[in-house]
Amino acid sequence: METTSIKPRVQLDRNAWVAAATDVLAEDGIAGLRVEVLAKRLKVTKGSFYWHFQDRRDLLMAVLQVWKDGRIRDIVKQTRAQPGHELEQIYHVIDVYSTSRSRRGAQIELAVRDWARRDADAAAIVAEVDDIRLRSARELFLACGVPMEEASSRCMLLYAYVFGISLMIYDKFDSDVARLKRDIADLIAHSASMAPRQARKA
Amino acid sequence: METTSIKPRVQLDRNAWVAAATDVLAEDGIAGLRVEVLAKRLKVTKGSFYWHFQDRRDLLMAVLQVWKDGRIRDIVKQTRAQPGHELEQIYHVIDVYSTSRSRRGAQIELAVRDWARRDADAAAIVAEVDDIRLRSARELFLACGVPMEEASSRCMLLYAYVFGISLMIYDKFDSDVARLKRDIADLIAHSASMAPRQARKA
DNA sequence: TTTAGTCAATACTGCACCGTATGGAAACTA
DNA sequence: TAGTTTCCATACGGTGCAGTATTGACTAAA
Repeated sequence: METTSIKPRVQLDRNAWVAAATDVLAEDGIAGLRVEVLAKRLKVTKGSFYWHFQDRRDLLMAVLQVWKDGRIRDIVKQTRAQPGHELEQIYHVIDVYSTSRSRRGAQIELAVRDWARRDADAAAIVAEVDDIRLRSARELFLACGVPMEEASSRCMLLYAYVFGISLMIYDKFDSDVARLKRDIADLIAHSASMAPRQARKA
Repeated sequence: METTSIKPRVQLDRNAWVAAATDVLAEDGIAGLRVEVLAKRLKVTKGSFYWHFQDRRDLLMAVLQVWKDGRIRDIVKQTRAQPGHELEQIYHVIDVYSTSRSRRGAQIELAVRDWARRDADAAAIVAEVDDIRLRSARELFLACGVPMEEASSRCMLLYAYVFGISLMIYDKFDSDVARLKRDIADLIAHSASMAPRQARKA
């Protein structure tokens, strides 16, 4: 087995570019996502890029699409609960999306949302994802016996919180962040309208 | 009084540049804040800019400083309550910062926070502002009779919510956004530990 | 072995932007 | 009114990046 210096001839495809682009998006935001930068990272020149993509926007739309598909898959995975365990699942969702768990995921989320503030296509994708997310989470609350309007409020609060918390810098504020987050999860998830058998998570 | 075409010779100063820069920041984010773009907007050339500022970073730091001062002034204004009216004030804070009220303010807030994700100086400013904000809001909860730890949780939830909600696109989710936001404010502000005389806002 | 198809390198044009150098006009000052 | 200061215009060199055109290398099929 020859070790080094033999060119493996690893052909790049669209997916490889999109994956690398998502990395750059997470780190530097949409403004830092330039094709020459990307090419350098993949150790090719942009001659390759323009073989796979029409132009920069073509890549960006592909990134959006892949992000959207991934998010939707993740939503159905995270909000599918065993009957009777919906409240646990709500706590799980809060925990999973609550930043530190998946720093990279949160970074991408923020980058896409910042992008969506100035780009109609990105905004449309975010709107889709938000709608699916909110409805899925609401189903969990409804399954817990929470009435419709309260379920809407709580799941909106849930997602606004998880996104918002990843925007804040609160190191100096409270020493026991773990307790803080636990208590906040209770505020979001724990409803007075809830069926009594479904008390707080252990 | 001669009307047009007499050059008023309006001298620009640092403040004028910083103000215009803040506008651009709100609209296009930190990446769009270029000195030549700014100069065009002010109808001068960058020869002027480099008279008032060392370089681009000099401007950016000035923008940060002005933003920070403004935020701190706003915080003391919004969280100073008449004794006995602290709960009202909490609702007021939620309402004021809850996006649609001040679109421009929210845009700047998001732009600065996105900036802070990749710039240590911006992050330090945001950390300062967050700390002051959280402590001020906590004082309000404490004055309502909410115990310390719960007050911490609730004010953290409050700010995470107001920032997070401005990142979401939820048009399709609920038709009655006003009710939704009212209910969410209740979830954040309305505490079981609260003194009974301070019930929900009318 | 030729041929066609696939992917990347090279070499451009053109634009936007940063920062500098220098000159010039208006507004103070002596 | 001459000199000085303040503020801006012009012109320039340099970089980073989008996109195109062309060529080249490798691979697989005919």
